[in-house]
Amino acid sequence: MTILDWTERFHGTSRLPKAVRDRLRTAARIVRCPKGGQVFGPDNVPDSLLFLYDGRIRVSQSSDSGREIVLYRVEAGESCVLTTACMLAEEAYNAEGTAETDVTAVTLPKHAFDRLVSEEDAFREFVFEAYSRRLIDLLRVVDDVAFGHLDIRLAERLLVLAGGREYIQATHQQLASELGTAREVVSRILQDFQKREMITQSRGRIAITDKAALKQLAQST
Amino acid sequence: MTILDWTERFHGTSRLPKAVRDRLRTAARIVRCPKGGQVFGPDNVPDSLLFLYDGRIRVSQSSDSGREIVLYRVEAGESCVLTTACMLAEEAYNAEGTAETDVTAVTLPKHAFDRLVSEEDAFREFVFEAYSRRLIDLLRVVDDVAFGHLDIRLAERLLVLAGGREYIQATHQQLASELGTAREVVSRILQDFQKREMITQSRGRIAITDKAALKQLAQST
DNA sequence: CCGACTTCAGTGACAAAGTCACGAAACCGG
DNA sequence: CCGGTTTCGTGACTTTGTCACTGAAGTCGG
Repeated sequence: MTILDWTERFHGTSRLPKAVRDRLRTAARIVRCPKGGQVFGPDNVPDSLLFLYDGRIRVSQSSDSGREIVLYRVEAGESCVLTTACMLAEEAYNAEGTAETDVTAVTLPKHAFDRLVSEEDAFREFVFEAYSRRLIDLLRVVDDVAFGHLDIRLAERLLVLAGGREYIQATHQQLASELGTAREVVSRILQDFQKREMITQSRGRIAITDKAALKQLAQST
Repeated sequence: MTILDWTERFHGTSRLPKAVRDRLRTAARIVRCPKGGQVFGPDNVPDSLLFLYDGRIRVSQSSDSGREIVLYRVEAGESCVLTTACMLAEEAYNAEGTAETDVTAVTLPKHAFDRLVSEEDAFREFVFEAYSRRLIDLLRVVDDVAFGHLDIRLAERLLVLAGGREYIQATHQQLASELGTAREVVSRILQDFQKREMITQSRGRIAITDKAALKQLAQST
């Protein structure tokens, strides 16, 4: 599969027109990152824009005390604007991107990015929409952390992580890192869920036995 | 003072070049908002970009349960990109902007904004930098709320709000809204500060008596 | 100045969440 | 099967959030 094919398919998913595709084809470079690898982070500051072609990146922020919280996820066809932000701001930040699957991305040098933004309306729309979505995502995180109740947030997250399936492969620590809380707290709440027969637990795995009840809990404002 | 003067001075503060200034002069419109008014909010969704010429806007988010948290402040010469984000995303959001002083702003219709972004490098830089700064601001808020300790955050905020002065004109409720917590919690912590002789309190007013101690507390990671 | 009214702050009891220290159980490689 | 590692459970304690109520400090009309 050539770079051309990649950018073709990438543009297919993000619905960018041919003109943009042509520009990207000449300027873009392909980078890969194995599952579990750090795509970007405090040590690993990127100098290019990042467009995700395949895979999923988890963007999280960690505290000095070792706790962690997931900010959002970047899916295939999306751009990771946080890298841009940090690039431009040149400020210290402690957010990092982790490859949740094997990841293939298209990187675009700043000058090429500038040209595309100025010359291609569709690309510009795409970029601004990406920024907007992330801002909204972060607003949601702030709202959850500042005002949300943990049992509800955990129920929500279990349902999201399960997707269609009826189980989740994750440790209590991983769930705590999703929500920005401590493992013990997750353990307590999960035990409560178990007592109420909404889930059953085994090591590193949670089975949802009463999805309806979980949903009801998750939606109880 | 004419629109031209306003845009002149606005561009002066934000260091935009003449070409941008000319464009703005033709497309921009001046809006005002009295102190305490809502510049934007769930009910009051703007359809234009907002550039703050004079005054200060407090952007905060409120919960269903009546609590509130300040996300950041927009100072003169800055742009409020959150309005843009919400405009583009067309999603429900519960952030609102309140005029902390009498406010004068320049609004720019979307089409004019698009042209400027595509044709003027300096303006594009300005806009992207604004987005980046807000993203970073929100990262900081998330970090504080998720991992920070309230006494430290309150000490920080007291120092910031005091600026150079040795007192702060604010109720406990207002301070609680700054930090996204409850009034009672602020009252408790302030009483502690008072016992430790870092502040003295009177109704709606807090005097800092030991700035050094407050600073030390604020910096104790 | 007085009394009614509003706003602001203090308090105690309790619930929810975070921290710490420790131990038990499940898994893994040899 | 054994020793080491990871994951989970638990109790004690601290911090933070919630609720209901009290009193104190300002405001305003008369």
